[in-house]
Amino acid sequence: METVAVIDFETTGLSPALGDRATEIAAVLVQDGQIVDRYESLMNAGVYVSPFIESLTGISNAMVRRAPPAAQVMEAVADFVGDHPLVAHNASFDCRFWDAELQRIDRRRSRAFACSMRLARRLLPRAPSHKLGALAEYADLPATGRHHRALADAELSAHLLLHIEAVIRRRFRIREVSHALLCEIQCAPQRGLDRCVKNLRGGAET
DNA sequence: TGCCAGGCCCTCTTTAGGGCCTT
Repeated sequence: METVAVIDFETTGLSPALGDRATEIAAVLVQDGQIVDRYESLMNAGVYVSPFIESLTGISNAMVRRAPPAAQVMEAVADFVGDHPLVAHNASFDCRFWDAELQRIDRRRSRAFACSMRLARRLLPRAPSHKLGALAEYADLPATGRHHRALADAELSAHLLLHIEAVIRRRFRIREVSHALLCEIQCAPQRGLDRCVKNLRGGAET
């Protein structure tokens, strides 16, 4: 598959529309079945980190105050990601913050997000939960560090993506799993998924 | 004062409601 960028945000809350801001971003590049590069940074958006969020993420107000400005970090991570297609776990969340933080520096997203959670719901329906941590345990993914820190979660999402790609190759007898195919599968109906993927591939098998 | 998201997905649905998932 072409190189993809798996990203993860830590934030002050759930909605940029309500004033929540990013406190940390990580992006890892996945190429030829492995992580080949990493970017990680705390960022200072001048916002208050609540005790709940500090307890959840381990990111304190002092850590954010010492971090580089959010605009500087977003410029750097946007350059790092470049034009690679994007992946995130529950991508609707990260996509909202990605777009909102980019808009603040007058930049725009150029590629679509694929969502490892939506893919897991279709391809790993027997998992007891589709939370990132639960899927890591279910699929026996390698440990990557403290849950709810950006780099650890981005790397874990990358390992989950590689696991999902292996499931797709095995189940649908596909040699190369493109980002475009991931986007098609995540939008396909759960029932009739096999028929849908076969139609996408024109019925050709490797 | 109290409350505040948003998209997906399933079902006891479709003129709706509630759980899941992200921080």
